[in-house]
Amino acid sequence: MISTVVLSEGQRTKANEDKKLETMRHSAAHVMAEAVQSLFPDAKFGIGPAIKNGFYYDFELPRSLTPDDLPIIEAKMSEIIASNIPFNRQEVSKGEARQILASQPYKLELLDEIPDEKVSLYRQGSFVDLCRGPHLDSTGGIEAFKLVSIAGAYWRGNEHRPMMQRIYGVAFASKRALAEHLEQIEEAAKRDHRKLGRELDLFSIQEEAGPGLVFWHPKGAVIRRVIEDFWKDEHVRRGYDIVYTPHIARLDLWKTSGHWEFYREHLYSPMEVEGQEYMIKPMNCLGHILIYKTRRRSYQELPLRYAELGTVYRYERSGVLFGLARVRGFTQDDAHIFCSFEQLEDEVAGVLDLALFLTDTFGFTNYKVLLSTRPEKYAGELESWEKATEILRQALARLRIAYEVDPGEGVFYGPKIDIQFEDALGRGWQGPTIQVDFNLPQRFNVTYIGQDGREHLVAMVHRTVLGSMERFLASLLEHYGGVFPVWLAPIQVMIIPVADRHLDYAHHLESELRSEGVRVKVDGRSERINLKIRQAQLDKIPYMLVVGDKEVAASTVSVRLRSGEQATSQTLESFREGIRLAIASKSKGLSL
RNA sequence: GCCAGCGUAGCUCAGUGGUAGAGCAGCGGUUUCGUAAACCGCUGGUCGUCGGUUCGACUCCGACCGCUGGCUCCA
Repeated sequence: MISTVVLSEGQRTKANEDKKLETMRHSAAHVMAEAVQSLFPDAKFGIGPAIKNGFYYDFELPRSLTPDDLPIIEAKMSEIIASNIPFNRQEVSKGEARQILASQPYKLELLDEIPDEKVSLYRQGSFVDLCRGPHLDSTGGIEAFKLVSIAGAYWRGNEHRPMMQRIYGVAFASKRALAEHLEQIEEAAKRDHRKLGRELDLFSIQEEAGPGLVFWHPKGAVIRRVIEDFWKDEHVRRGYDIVYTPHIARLDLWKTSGHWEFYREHLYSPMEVEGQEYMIKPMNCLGHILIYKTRRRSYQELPLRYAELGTVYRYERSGVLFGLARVRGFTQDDAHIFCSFEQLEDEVAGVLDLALFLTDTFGFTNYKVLLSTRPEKYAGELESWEKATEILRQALARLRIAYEVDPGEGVFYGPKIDIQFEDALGRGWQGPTIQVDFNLPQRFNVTYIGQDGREHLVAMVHRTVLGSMERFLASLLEHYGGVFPVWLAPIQVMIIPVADRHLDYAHHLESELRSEGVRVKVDGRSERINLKIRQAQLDKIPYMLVVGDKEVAASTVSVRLRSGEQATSQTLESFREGIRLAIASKSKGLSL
């Protein structure tokens, strides 16, 4: 989409600064390359672009780098920066460039792919690079940088090409900005869902059981149950039917669907049952199709929306597993909508509305909406692809949702809309997804009888509005840093008796609140209240009720909020009503 | 799967070619206490697994398993 954008003065300045920063980061990559070249004269160079917050450069070196190499390279870079060497641009013919870069096979490969006859080289000191530029005037312009990590990276992102060594660095316009960035990273690490999951006793993944398989502990399970209950209610309200389908089914089903053919590498091996091959499901769609197909469907029944919290198992390569965000067994908040082509736009809009409603209710604010279009390998007619993609666009436009187009990233069976959440470190994880499917209705002959009395293929939409329970919990945890709003908190109230003689009263309060559906516990240990309060704080429990002689005498509770806010004295009735409201309204605050 | 790093008590971490330590947690006791850590004591580890080198390995080497950071992948 091309549009003319008029920038304000402020935006222009900002854009200008971003550009400068990017140039500086790119120049830092060249300086790093020079430093590496001085340490490894035989180094072969790949590419070295500026990226978010910094830069990287890919090298082929005679030995593996270790973290100990980074300070050495940094020191060399600092020397180069201190000597303030100019960056010289030089335009040459491709032939000349070939001679100059004769010892650099990767550069020659890049050179071959440049259509122009003239190319530009950049030189600083002893280092020459094929590069479009621009660069700083000289190396002294690099203000603040730090090399942060080493990683393997396939040449040109292709796993069949050699693996190079990539060094990542960060660079900023000032030492202060760099320090702030590094501090931010440290802060983000504290919100890591893997760390919080252990500290708050929400879940575990155990080597004994196998990687990528999640154990939901009682407290994590509470959060999940609350989410699931809310999810079910909201779906029923919006005209979905909740269904359940088996976890294994005959392999033939997945042969018919095409998964066996197209999705093999993610499937677990079939198992044999009485001479028949069965497979554990990687997806829920077939179950829903089978329910749909148990009888003839009339156009009058459509749309049919089958929803299921369906647990699926997919083989993921060991290197890609990541906490709860990328696992081998997970529960999708799945649904499949069977409708006519005419109903498609309304249905997609309905799903978008639901997805954004949930996203908003859970408090997410930073997410990205992506429209993925037709990939190179695709099923179905070109024309239906275009129509469907247009329908997705229309639905997005109708709800005034800003989105980016991700060209060619659609699924082989249809275009899709994805919503991506960011984790604490800014990595994007796909949550909700809405996918139009041209493939399965054909393969399974999923039809309805139209008004014209004829059989028509249904339009099918696969969709999740949270993604999976596992990944969604990960996102929630990082979003809230473990400090869940009251309605989601595993324990909502901790009652803290001052001394043993207040235990009876504490248990009385407990049963009063519990009968109201509040998740409440009494910390009845013979410990000081300082300790109990500290532990309740660390557990991020929203409300602490301290009860001692005064409270027993007056039939009140002393309410302390986890925010550390001053304790207030309230009657039980008033506290109970307050927390009831906070829970029912899914309030993000703690006020009573 | 690939590249690199890491793996010591439930958690956070120290440690050395001569046979393992702290804090927290846990357990026992004392304390009955007013809004973020009372006190005393005790328990706890085949140092990820399996092999090798060595008189001797937690330490050195190799393989495997797992985790972490990336790459690839993610319908």
